[in-house]
Amino acid sequence: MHHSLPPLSALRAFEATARLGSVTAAADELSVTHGAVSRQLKSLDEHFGVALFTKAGRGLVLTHHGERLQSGVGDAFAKLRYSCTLLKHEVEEAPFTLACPGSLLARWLIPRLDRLNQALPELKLQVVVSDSEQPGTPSDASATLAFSAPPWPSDVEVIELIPEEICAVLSPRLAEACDASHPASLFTNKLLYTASRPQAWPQWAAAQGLETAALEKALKQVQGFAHLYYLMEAAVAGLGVAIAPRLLVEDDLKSGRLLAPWGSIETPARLCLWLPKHTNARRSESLATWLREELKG
Amino acid sequence: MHHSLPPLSALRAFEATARLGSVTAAADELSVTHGAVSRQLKSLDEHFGVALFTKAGRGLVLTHHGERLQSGVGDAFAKLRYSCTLLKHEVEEAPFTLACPGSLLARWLIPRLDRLNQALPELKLQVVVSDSEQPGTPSDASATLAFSAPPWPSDVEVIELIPEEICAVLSPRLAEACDASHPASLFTNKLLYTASRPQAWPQWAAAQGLETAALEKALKQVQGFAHLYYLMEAAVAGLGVAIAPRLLVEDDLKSGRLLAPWGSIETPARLCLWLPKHTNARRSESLATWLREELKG
DNA sequence: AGCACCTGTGAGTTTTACGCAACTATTGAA
DNA sequence: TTCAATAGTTGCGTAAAACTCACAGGTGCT
Repeated sequence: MHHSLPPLSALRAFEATARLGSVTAAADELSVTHGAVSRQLKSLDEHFGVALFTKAGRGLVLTHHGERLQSGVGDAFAKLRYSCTLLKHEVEEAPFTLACPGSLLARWLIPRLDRLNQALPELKLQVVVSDSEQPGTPSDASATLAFSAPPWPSDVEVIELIPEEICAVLSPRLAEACDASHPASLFTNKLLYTASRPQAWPQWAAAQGLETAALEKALKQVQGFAHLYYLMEAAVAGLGVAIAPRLLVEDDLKSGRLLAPWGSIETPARLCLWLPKHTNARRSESLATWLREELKG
Repeated sequence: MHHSLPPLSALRAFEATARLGSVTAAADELSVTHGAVSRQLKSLDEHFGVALFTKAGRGLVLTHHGERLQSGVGDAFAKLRYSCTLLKHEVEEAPFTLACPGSLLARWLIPRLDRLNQALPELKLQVVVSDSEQPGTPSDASATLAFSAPPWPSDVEVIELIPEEICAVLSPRLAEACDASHPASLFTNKLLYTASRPQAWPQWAAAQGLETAALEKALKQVQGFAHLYYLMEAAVAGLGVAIAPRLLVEDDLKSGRLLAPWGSIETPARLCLWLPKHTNARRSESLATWLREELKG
């Protein structure tokens, strides 16, 4: 089999010209000048060694050979167009499912979901709760939004959005009894934590320059929660002091339901968008762009 | 319908890679480097926004989307290849019929037909006699070889090969009675002519600087023939003096069967290859090249 | 570990296609 | 007949696409 196909761009020009019956019309469809199409047709004539079109008055008509060629090439291009548009639709019409831990979902994403859908309607976004806080497990989601610290596994692509900031938060009533200039004063309260973030309190204490001993003593009076979401609800309810990602308590701080008297500190973790291999890169990219923009404001 | 096809060269690279299961093999088939194919595949990934291939060990395998695309695109390219090779075969396998007046055919072309067929076997040459000496009538032949003088009609392409030379020829026996230095001496013989070339004798006489009166007198003793071929046979047989294209009597002059004591003169006519519109340009070109080469020697 | 084999990528180069504009040819109307 | 309008062709300079080369990185076999 000698697969010596003619130049494909010439074939495309031929197909369009034959179908539309005019060089100018074909050029219009292909978004080029009629001169460009004319050249392609000439090159095809030379390839086959025969004229495919012949002049008929002001326009062109197919020769015998041209008709024979068009009968097959027209079908082939129709199939090509069909297959490509089909795949494109499959890719673009499929809903984009974004997985997300419950806390992040409830406290940050859901309040912004309406605007996100309006900004990127072509995503047909669907959100699902990812049960584990760590997005390592490959799910059937198109992407996973979560906080996590490097290093990341190599079999997924990770788009970093912003550094994680954490802060110690508590209800205004509890805050009255504390001294904002002395971080250690919060140790008079019960320390709230979640199993998924055992390193949160030591991290915070170290960043504040507190002695390990003071922390260890305080850790005797703690309350654990299964999920970050419950932890924050508990903090709002005044059960104690919690360490929370600043992003998730931003709204509560603004409304005054929570206070963060000792500021916030950056951690090695990042808010990331995890992409399984072979996911739709363009849609993920547009989502990431929107998220970055949203996080900036 | 938005016909936004991806770049066709990228589709071709995809099709070949999917069919052969390897970038390197596809590159080999397409006569490019594997790097070139790799780029094309990447551009296609970006066009659709999804990966079409995924790495599997040392090679690649199609993703789900890739398979869907290949099922249609493979067929489309197969059809494209089929249609193009079909047309090419139609064009190249069809016998090339060369029309030619009987005299030229018998006295010049047929003796060279073997070598011509050996030199250009792909022409699958067939020769036919064109009944009229003038090739003006459009026949179903691929080309017509004949002597003719400009101007030529505009609806056919005419390739000029060599100027026509004519000479007065007669048998050696008749020549004895003539004086080579006095052209008028031939008028003692019977003048042979054909209806298709009524201007031959006046032309010759004028070129030799003979008086019109002498010619007119001689023209009273003439013998006509329907075809140039018979005319020349008659000259060989010693029936009289004939005007013949030098090309057609070359062999007879060499063998001594005919003499041309008064040399030859050029006429406005040319030996031409007439091509109807839309004939196979490449094959006609190769035939013309061979003819020119042959006429030179 | 070493080697053979396969694919991906950055840099520079060649090839191709294109736009522009001028030219030819045909048609239909003034 | 002349004139304007429509269509296709072509020379020339430029812009973009595709390619080669060389190297990097990964995989599987011995």
